[in-house]
Amino acid sequence: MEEHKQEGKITINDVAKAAGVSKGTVDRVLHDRGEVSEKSREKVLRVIEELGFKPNMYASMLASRKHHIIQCLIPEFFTGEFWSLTDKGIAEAADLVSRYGVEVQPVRYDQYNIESFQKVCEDILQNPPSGVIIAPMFRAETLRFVRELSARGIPYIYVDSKLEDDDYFAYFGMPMYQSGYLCADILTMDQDVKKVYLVRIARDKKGLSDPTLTRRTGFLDYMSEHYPAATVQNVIIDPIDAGKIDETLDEAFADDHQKKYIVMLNSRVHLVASYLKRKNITDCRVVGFDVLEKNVAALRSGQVKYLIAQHTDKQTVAAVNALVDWIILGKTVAQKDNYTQMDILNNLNCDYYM
Amino acid sequence: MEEHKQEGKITINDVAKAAGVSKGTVDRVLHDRGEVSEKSREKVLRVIEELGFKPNMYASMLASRKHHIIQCLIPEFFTGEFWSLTDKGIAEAADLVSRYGVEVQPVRYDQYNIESFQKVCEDILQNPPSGVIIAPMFRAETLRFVRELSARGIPYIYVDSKLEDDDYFAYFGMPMYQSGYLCADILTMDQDVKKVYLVRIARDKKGLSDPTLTRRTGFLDYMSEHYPAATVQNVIIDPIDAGKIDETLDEAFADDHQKKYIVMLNSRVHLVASYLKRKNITDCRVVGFDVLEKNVAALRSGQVKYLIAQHTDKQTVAAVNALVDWIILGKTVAQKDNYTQMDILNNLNCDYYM
DNA sequence: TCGATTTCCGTGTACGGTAACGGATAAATA
DNA sequence: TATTTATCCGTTACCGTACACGGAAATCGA
Repeated sequence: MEEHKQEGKITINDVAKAAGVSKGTVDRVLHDRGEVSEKSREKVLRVIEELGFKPNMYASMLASRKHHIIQCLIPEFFTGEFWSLTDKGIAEAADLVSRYGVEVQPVRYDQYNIESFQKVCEDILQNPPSGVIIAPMFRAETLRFVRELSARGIPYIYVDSKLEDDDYFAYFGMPMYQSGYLCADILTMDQDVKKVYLVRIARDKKGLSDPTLTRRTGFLDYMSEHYPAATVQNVIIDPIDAGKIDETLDEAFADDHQKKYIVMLNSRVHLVASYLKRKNITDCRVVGFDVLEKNVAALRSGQVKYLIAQHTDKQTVAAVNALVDWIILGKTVAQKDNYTQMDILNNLNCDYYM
Repeated sequence: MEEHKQEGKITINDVAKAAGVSKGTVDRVLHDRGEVSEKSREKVLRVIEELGFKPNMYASMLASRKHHIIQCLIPEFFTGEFWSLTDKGIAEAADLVSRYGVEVQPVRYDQYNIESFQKVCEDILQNPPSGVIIAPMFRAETLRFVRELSARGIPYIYVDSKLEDDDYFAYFGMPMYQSGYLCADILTMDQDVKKVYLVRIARDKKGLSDPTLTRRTGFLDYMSEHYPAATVQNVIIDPIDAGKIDETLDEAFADDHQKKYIVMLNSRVHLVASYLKRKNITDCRVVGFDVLEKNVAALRSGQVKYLIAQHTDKQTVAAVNALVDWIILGKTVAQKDNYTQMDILNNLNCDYYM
């Protein structure tokens, strides 16, 4: 492996000499630490400009020996569930930026328990990190939390979905409306569709931020634009009870002997898939979201035809990088809202997705 | 922005103390510089493992004061063509790793002129970089070149496609066979397909590496497995002459009044698209590859239904990162062959692809 | 006017590595 | 046994920046 010597690099000493001051003074100017006469200051700044001095980041990081912590606020989860991919992203990001002396910590809370969320928020504010990444679940609480962060000048990034505040440093996530629209396109696929089943889960939503609502709008818009005659039948299932799912779906499909078009707009399409498997139903086209292990398994074994997915791991990595760029290099993110790509997966390309 | 002091970080001195040697010895072990007894070596390695020592790359870069150059060998191109995305990746990677004092340089050659390729290879060997990334076009020449690189211990990574040598450091690219297979699936999409048109371009292939051959195999395998009765009609067009394209395609489609299934297995599907637009033909389903500007335009305006794409920019970034990890941190790549995902694009999700 | 501040600035050391240098010890040779 | 040679390893001088410390000069107050 060949190496090239760093050619004539300007150091802080060169600047000091050229400006007729000591490196201490140059450093004070560089960091606006005061205690420098206006005259020296100007002289130093001029010399820096003339020589094109750029501080050596390695030396700087080494000498300052600070390290930064970025905390990622995501719900607890079991292996293979939706958030595991995000979690994988956190780990990956942690590994990547550890070289910069930046630590990335996951902070988990129970998404069904608002107190647990409040608790972790408090903890974070107790000993504030350099930046926060947050997947919002509880709207009001999250807004209160980020207001605190703003007040303390701590940048935060939304991932997965974002809330209606304006102080966030950036957002990385899927365009929800369009994902619903696309989903309808994939589901119907130019075919002669008379009826689609929109399977939803019963969920007591009190103050929960539910981005899939936007997605549903996109889906329904597509349907009414392209298939105005088709009916969209809502089917509400209870995710807890498999027996009840069978009952509900049996009833919904009772009179329908045609090819069935079934869609779920959240990550739980595997529930439908396992129903279909149990009942050995094959004449249907099922589309869902997100690459949970169970969903991918259903893709492979054929119950689910397509999954629309996003690389939540990559999103997280991007979010962390954006924060690091800002915190260490003072570089702002190119664009605040980053709508990441929607991936269309079937059994042929899902193996290459990871 | 808060800062945290680096808590108990393991340094080379800690390792030295724990292993009962001097940091000089630890450094020799770290860099395989020899002059260390097997006993000390093992001891040091064990301690490193136990303590989880990770060299501070800032200190390392500062002390070693060298800078590295990575050169990327890709064909010349016009804006919007296939290689522009790769080129974008090079720029992005260059920006990312500049923090490490690593420079990334594109090196371009004329893909229709073997001498120009030989010329840049010579130039590179004249003043060898720390690593090379190469998109192989001329098989024999490339093999000769990489053999030279191997001999000099310079790691090289293939992107886009790879050749049948074994010394490459890594490969980042699409699984070509599977991409053809997937393409057929997307093209036929469960429908009653009797005939597909496989449009190809006339190309004098002498020693050219043509990865789309593998893709074609995948495509044809899918067809014979799923649509054994369907015919695949090859249509050879001349990319230079639009008038001739019209003629050829007119003739090919002359007797066919059904919905037409058309596919191109390289990035030139926009040629077919513009023919269809000129002739105002709409009853067809066209699938192609790669996100050239023209292809995406055809996707938006409807002549092309699906594009199968890969993030060649991301591939390049990954390749550069892999080299940097190796060159600077001595970290080998997790897996040698990295088959990146195949993206399915239509007019609804293509906007979010960049 | 003279000590007390305040303002400004140079010096020195630490940061965690790298690598040249030369010394000590053991092995090989005469 | 004396001497060369090879092997192994500790010492030390950096790398470029950050920042504490203390001193000199300038300003101030009475």
